[in-house]
Amino acid sequence: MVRQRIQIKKIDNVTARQVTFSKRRRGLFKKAHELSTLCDAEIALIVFSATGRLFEYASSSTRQVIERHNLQPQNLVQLNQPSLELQLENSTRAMLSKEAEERTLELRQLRGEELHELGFEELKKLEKSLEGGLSRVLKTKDDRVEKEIAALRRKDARLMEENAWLKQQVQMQIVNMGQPQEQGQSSESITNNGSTVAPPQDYDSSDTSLKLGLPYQS
Amino acid sequence: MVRQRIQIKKIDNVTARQVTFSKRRRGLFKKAHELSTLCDAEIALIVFSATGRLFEYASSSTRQVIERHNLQPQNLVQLNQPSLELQLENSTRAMLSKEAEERTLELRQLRGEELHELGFEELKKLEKSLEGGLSRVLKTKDDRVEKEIAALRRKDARLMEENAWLKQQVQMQIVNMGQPQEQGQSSESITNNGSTVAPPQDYDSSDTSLKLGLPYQS
DNA sequence: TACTATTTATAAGC
DNA sequence: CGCTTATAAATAGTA
Repeated sequence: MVRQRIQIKKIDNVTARQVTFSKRRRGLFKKAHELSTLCDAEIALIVFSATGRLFEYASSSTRQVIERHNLQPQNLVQLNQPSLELQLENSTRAMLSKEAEERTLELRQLRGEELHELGFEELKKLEKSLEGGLSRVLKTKDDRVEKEIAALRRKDARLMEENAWLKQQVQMQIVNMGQPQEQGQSSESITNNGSTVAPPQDYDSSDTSLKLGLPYQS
Repeated sequence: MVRQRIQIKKIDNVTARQVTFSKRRRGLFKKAHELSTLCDAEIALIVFSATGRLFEYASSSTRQVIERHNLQPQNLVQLNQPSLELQLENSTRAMLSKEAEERTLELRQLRGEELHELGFEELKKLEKSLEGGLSRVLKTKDDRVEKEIAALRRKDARLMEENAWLKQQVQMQIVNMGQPQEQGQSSESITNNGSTVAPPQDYDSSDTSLKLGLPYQS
């Protein structure tokens, strides 16, 4: 539903954006398919997510539709004499280089390095972006720390319990030693003695080792 | 649909088919545009009607999206293995595209968007980088503000000075008016009168107008 | 084209 | 991811 009308502008919240992307992408593909079926149209739909993942739909095949698209007069690549592929390669490479350059500049600006040509409004935007990124990074870091601490606390509690139990066992052992062992009972089986304490759980069945920043933890 | 549900199969009636094609095509393009805007996706949509007419939508440009589509590993045109140059081009392109991808990820992480696979140490590094960038951006912004304020103050001071001088002139004029002008002295030359105050400088020889973020100030 | 009666799509919440 | 629900948007049939 739409519990509420939304504005058609970039969704800020990352999670919400991904969810919306999935839903609307499916809806869009469905509509494309319906149009091609109902009206006998040939359709290709190419979608790159913000993360760079490719999704595509084609009534026949994407390649085929692209070929047909290339045949259109206005798209007729006026490439003839010089190796057609080479020209394509060149333009592709140029595009990639340009993209890479733009991203490099963006990165440098986010690092505060290439600010001289920015206007005040752009600086404010940069600042906001950095603050947003920083707060999300901090939150992620904090979440991770809290999770690890909680895990350590749990392990700690279990160890203390085990410890207490072991102490008790040792106590009992000492008491037993006071009188001679009558049946050559092995020390291993002593934990099955008349103790009223339950045996310890398997402490290491869940992995509670410190995961913080150890690059290749299991 | 609507007055009645319809089946998703080719519409027999030609007129109805054309009408539906128009309506649904518009709807589809709108949805494609919304998806690209909302979710920051790059989209190309190519539609050939049953009559062979081409309709297309692209968030950037169809050509660009097709190029990007061609870059996808699975679509890497395995055009003839010959041509040594082409192979070189391919590897170059692969490198460039890998670089671009890495930078994209870096950018997204700086925006706090793709943090899940980062370790604690990497998060700390990111945080530091963001703090550094933020502080530099803030400093740049502050510097600019201070500079502008200083410029305004200077201009302000000069204006006050001019103001005072003008007031003085007016005073003198009033005084002069008290007695008849003896030599038909023009009002223009009055500033060369016996005043002890220096004439004002040309205030606008240096541009001290507010530059802060006003996109198109004169 | 314009108008609705309906069907679909989907935002928000779990 | 998938389900639910209430509401916005798309649209089939009609004029």
